[in-house]
Amino acid sequence: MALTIYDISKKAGVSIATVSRVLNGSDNVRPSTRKKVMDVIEKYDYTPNAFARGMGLHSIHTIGILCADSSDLFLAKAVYYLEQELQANGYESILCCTGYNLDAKKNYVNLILSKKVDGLILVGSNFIGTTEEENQYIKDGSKQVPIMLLNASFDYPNVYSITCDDSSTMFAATSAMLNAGISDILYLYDSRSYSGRKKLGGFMAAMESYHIADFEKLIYFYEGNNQDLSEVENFVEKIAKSGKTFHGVITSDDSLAIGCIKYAQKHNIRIPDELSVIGYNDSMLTGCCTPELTSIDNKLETQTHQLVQTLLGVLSGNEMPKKSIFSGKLIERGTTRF
Amino acid sequence: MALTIYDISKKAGVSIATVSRVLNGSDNVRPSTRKKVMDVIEKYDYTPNAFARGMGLHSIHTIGILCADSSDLFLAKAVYYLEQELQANGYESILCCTGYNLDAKKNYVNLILSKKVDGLILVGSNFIGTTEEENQYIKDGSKQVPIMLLNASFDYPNVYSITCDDSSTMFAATSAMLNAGISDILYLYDSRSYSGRKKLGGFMAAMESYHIADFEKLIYFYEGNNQDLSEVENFVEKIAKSGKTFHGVITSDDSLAIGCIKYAQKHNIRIPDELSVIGYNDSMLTGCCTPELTSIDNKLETQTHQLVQTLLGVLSGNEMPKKSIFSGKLIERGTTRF
DNA sequence: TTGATGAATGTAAGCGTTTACATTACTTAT
DNA sequence: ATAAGTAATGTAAACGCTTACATTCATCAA
Repeated sequence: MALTIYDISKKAGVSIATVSRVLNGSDNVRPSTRKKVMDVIEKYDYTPNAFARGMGLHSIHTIGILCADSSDLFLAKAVYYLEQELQANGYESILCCTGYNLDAKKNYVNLILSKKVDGLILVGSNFIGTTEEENQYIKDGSKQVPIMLLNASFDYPNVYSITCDDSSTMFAATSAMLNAGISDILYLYDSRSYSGRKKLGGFMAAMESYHIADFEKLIYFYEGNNQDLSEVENFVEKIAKSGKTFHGVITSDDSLAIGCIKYAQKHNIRIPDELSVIGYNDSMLTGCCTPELTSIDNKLETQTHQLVQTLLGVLSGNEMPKKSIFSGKLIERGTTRF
Repeated sequence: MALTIYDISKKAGVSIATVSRVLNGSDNVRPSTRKKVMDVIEKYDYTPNAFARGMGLHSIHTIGILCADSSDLFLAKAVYYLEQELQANGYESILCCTGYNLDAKKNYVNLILSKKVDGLILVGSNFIGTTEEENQYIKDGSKQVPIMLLNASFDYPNVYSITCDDSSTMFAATSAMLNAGISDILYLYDSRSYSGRKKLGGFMAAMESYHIADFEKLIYFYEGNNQDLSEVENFVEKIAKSGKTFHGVITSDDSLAIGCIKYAQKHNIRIPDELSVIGYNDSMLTGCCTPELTSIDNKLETQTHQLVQTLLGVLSGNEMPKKSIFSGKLIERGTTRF
């Protein structure tokens, strides 16, 4: 059996209250006593039981992170930044990978709340604002703890949203391509998420403002695995074979853009002379191909930083902005020439 | 204040023991009673407090996962598989990203053990078997719970290792390249981990068995960020500029291989005619470049599956293999022609 | 009808902390 | 030297569960 606070108190010749005070850094304890206790703690390598601690404290400086798929390049990075930032601020985090199934997600919310976390961060929550079910568990959850949305937005008490202005960034990127004289643009997206909708909206708005006819016919939803680049390539191949022609491609994620580049290279379509490509997320994939991929940096690190700061503010009882919106930026590389 | 088991028992007109039994699926409760209680639980959306639960139970079906950097392509995938597999078996997991700092890691081990996890999984633990400090915290930890090592190996009671035979796989891959008549091979590695040493060992053994002279001069340790492909490219460029020539490259990770390919493309070195490249991990990066990257599949999914099964076996009190070793496989693609 | 038996349910102790409140030990001013 | 005031420490209740053990209830054989 592991040591308890009683064992320590006995060995140190003080009461458990004193040990607890030492443990929690209370200032009302004489330096000599503190040392005496610390020595025993270190000697026996004692660690307080977290459950008992949680019972007493009602909170234990822990934030729950819910993430659909931590193996996705973008989400993995988001999770990593979040964990680092939370740790740096003295918070622990517990991560659950929910997958994309809605029921599973709901269960996870309950599960993680039963751990009495101080807050909940949702990363890559696809259906926010789309389905009533998803909205519902956010509403329910927010009654217990503040909920932080990364890359998503939802208007509700105790729910805070951190986003990039995907819409205008995508508008700008599309406009840049249009300005370069390319108007037959294939738009490929892989997610109907909040940010996915924003991106698509920005694209459409740009196309409309340039009075491009029938551009909707070149908008495609890719439902496959975006980590399987051959599958993406085949998807593009099929589009091309169906008779659609395009001299530009804009995608909601770098992986899709890479798939297009693979398609182009296979058919000796020169990039960017014959085909311009813009990805999204500015991931490490941008550096994988030749020429390197033009992409959109949505300031993930800045976003995660702001998210944690906002959360900490809320937990300290401060009034914090309900929405923080950052500006994305087109990073021009070799797959475009604007 | 959230509802407690008392509230539920009162509303259902039973004792807390009965509510607890319903909650824990005990069979000694009349179906009608069970339903009565369940109805109340659902009506009020009651979730038992996990801390209190943990106190009573002394274990709560949770496994701790320690991972250096969850944004690394390989580690992220490992973590994802592990979480999925654990979930499928009714275990929850808590993940901590430790970074590569040794002190931090040690703290995390304590922290996670204080949560009274049933087991500990170490992913990407670089220094196992190298530094006495790292060994020590594994030894200490293993006294409390079984420790599972993914892609690493350490001989100690209550420590279980799941690995791929990186050494012989690398031996085979190197031999394949040598057989193809390429003997000036650049070996690039980015980690001094257990598996990193194995890989290097396999490479060296193959070079020696083919009596290649001075091959050590083409072995390089890359200390930079392996997610920054330009940095890798520059690293290779420097090697080339220093006068070293090579017609083959073998790396410990796909990202390094991609960096080499970028270097080659920049200098119009034809792949695979003038330069053959083999990566490691068979990640999604293999599909990013043209031609696609030949790589080594180290059966990550199989490994994680075996790891979880072994862990569950141990927790059930069964005798389980202390080491499980799988065979890697060279996946030939366009960057080699053997 | 009664007693024995076993199933269903209840009671209360215990898990390892935190912390309000009570007590004791020290200072300092007189 | 003593009283008042403050700092340090101790005592014990509370946190919300699980579960051993006690009790009650239902069933069935005699």
